[in-house]
Amino acid sequence: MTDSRASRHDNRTEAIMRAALDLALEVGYAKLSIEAVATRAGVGKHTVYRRWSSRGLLFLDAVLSLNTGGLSHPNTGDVVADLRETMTKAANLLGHPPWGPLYQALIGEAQHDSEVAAALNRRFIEPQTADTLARLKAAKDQGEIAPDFDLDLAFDMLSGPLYYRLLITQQPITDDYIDRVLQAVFAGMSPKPQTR
Amino acid sequence: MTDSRASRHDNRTEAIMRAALDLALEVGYAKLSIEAVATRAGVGKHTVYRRWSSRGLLFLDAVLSLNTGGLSHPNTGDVVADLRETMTKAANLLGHPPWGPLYQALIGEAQHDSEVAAALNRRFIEPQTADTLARLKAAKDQGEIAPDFDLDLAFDMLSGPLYYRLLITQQPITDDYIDRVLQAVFAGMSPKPQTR
DNA sequence: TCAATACGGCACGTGCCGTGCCGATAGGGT
DNA sequence: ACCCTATCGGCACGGCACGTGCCGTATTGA
Repeated sequence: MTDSRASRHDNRTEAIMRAALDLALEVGYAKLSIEAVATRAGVGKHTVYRRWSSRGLLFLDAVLSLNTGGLSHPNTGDVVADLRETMTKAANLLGHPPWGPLYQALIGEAQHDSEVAAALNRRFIEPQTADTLARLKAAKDQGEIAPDFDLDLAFDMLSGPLYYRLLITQQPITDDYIDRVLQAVFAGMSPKPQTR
Repeated sequence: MTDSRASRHDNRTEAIMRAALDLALEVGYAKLSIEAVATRAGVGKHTVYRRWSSRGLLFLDAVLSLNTGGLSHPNTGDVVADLRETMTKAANLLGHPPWGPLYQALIGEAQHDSEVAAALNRRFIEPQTADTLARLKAAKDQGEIAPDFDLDLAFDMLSGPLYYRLLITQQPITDDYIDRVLQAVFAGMSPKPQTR
């Protein structure tokens, strides 16, 4: 078989990424050394450097390799419910161990390494954003939301608060919090001053 | 004078922080070494380690020492205008060189070092948040916003999108963007479908 | 004048960096 | 069945920054 060459290559690549993830979870990304990753993976350092030019890019690949299922939006006709489902799923993945700390460290590294920042945007943020915007666009086409609804801004106002909690205050992102954000965006902060 | 001891001490402290900021701007925080900071400040390494237990905490102090004027909210009776002024000022400071990259690196470091994260929250984020919430509370007391307006959520929805742009997409935070965020929070995403 | 404290300079052992070199190994081409 | 070549693991290297000792000095308050 002519793929033996490639599969052999891929086996090492996966072993290295797995070792990187394991070590990152054990000692934290800050103390992660390529030397330790290579040893853990049973591999020479060259084999790592031949594939990744920096620790950050290796870590990016390793973390993104976990995005198995993907986080695409359903379309049940109820845009708020669909968003809630995806946001809840994302928050439970990215806001809790084991992926939470990894994702957090990845964004932290992106603040120091513009190459990582660019790759993270291109390979994860932008596709994810595009999917959400497509769902919002569908809701607008279906008349579920107003024509003058600013979809891009809505996306920022849905994502921003979650990232703020994840990266700054480090408060937990509960289902209730997601509900409140959704309601604020789609119903307003003071929905029709209720008679009480 | 009995303060000679203290002033001498403070002089070195300030020299070290200034050297750290200079070097961070020159080579980037990622390549900032305590060794280089000490040399630049004309100081022994001990003198640095005696004051700060880690590079991150030194950098935190250095960056926060720039917060000279502070960012407190005026109260002109128009809460949206007051928020806009403070947010614009903050965005111009924290979103542009030289403070932008420094602040960004500081938050990045906070993702790797929980001590830095805690100190950043306690010494900058929380006071800043409290000031904004106080301004919002005043607006509620003055009847400018509805009694059922969720102030904490409003703060998150104002701050979140700005941090999202600063840390994730790295898009510029323009005055127009701030206006759109303010309008979305205070008037809703689809304010009373206007007759046009 | 004297004791105490903080200092700058220097050197040390350690850990990891990124890069060479080597001999071994495993596939693919013929 | 053969060799050729790319890739591999292992090892060693120089370099850098870490954090910590030690030493002689300077500044300060008693």
